[in-house]
Amino acid sequence: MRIALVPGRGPAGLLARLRDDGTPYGPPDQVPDLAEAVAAAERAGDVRWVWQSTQLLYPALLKAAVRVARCHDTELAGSLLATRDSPVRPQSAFAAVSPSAASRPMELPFEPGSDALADQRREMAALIGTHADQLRRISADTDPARFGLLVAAESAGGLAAAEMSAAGLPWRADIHDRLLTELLGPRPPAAAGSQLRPARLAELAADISRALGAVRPVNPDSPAQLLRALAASGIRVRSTRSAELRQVDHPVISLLLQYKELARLHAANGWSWLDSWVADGRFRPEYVVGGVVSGRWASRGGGALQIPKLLRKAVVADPGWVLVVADAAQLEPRVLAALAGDSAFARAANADDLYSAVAAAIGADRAKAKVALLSAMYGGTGGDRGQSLALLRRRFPDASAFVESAARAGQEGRVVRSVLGRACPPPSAAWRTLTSEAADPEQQRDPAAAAAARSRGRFTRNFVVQASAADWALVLLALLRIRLAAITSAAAGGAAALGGGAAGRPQLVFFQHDEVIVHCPASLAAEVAAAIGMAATGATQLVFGATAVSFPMTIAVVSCYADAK
DNA sequence: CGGAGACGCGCG
DNA sequence: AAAGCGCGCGTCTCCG
Repeated sequence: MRIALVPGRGPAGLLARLRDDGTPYGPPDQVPDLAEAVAAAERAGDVRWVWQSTQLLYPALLKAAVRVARCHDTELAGSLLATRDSPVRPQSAFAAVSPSAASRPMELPFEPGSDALADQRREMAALIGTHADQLRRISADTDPARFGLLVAAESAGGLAAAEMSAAGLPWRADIHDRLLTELLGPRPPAAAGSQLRPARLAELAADISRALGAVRPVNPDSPAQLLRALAASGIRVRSTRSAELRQVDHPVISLLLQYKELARLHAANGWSWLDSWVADGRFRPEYVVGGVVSGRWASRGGGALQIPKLLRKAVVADPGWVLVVADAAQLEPRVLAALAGDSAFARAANADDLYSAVAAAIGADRAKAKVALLSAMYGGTGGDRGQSLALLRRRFPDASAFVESAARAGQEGRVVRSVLGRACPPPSAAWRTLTSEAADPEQQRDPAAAAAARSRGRFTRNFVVQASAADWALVLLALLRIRLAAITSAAAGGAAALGGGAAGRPQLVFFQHDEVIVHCPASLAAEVAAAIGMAATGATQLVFGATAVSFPMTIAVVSCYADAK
């Protein structure tokens, strides 16, 4: 059963029950308390809520302790459809499919004097129209079942993201502060201004200036200044990147590398980060579902997906609780094996360590095999990896052909799609102009055009793998959410006994591309770990069908995130 | 003064 | 050890 939902003023709102094709059974019902009505419908049975934006609507429901099982988010679905249907080559014989009027975002014209209820009714009509149109466009896909799964999983991801933001990642500010103090020195007084360097950084900066024999203090935070000072000491580097500095033999280098590492910690995850992002023992980032073109999530504020490994020491479960940390081992090469249906590669992928198996197959050491494999997926060239790449091509012809074909499509300006049908963006007008000139024999050697074509080839080559891995991880997350909710109800008696509504409930608290963290009472850890395993199996089945490739999860039950690995 | 872009580096 | 792909974000620097 689908129910369309439009919020009103205050707690009220409109609900409209929909048929399977998205048409309403009748005029919408006005309900005085939306959260209550949603909770009642969830209790009564299987509902898929149809609404414009989980990100806007769901946090208020969560605040009222109302969770929903499923939804169709028309913004997320619309964005998937818009990319799929974007015209690729207007000059081609194929007519570009343009999104129909009904699928445009709902922006209602301002009408002076219109009352709130009339606005809501218009909004409901637009929502119902958009949704029905999206259902039609999904069913018109070349693979409606898979694309429909993607839309459902994306919507489920929206729910999971809101729930994770609400729950928050357990974060011990005291541990974080102690780490900072150990590494940087005491926190500089706020009154002195935020420009003041912590003691350890100030020492290092002074040591650096001295080691460079500089007359005036060198600011290591300024690449231009540092580059000049290095040149004055006879150190010739093109940039001040750590990687490049490491090649240089000079006493200043180790000081600079230490400075950079600590300065980065201070700037990105120092005391001001702690003040801004951690409250009540929780780090609550905002996830942006589908924020990356490949379908990976992005985050807004707090750099949630770039937390340095060092700070995992501050992520500690509540007393009596544990963190179940799970990550998909070597996900992307396994995804490639499944995508390409490469039986030799699938055999390698069934080993515990895929890279060792690949190394054995091509007669190289593990490190070389890993580099060659990453190069094949990322489009790396040059260096001494040509030989290993050639061996890969011979041993795993189907997997090689798969990524090569994706790269060719990209270079030719075509669009590629993930296993569930997420489309990559079409080339920009500027790219088409540039590369079509290159097709002209006169201009064929235009290096900029050739570089642009190769660059897009690398992008699409990687897209098919990264986006399909994101599909798999998203489906896993969607399945895990549902399974965790079942554990919740089973444990509800115990939770009620403790007198807390959510007291004993396992909570998804982190998701980072191929890794999830569940925070749960220690007694439920085994059940949660089993749920993760089943979600992974289910995701493999739904996304890849009957594949020979296995997708093992590494699962650790720990009280501190730093102990998982 | 704020915006834009380069740089650099954290994560997968 | 780094590179080939994808991001967010802080600092510096230039520009209007």
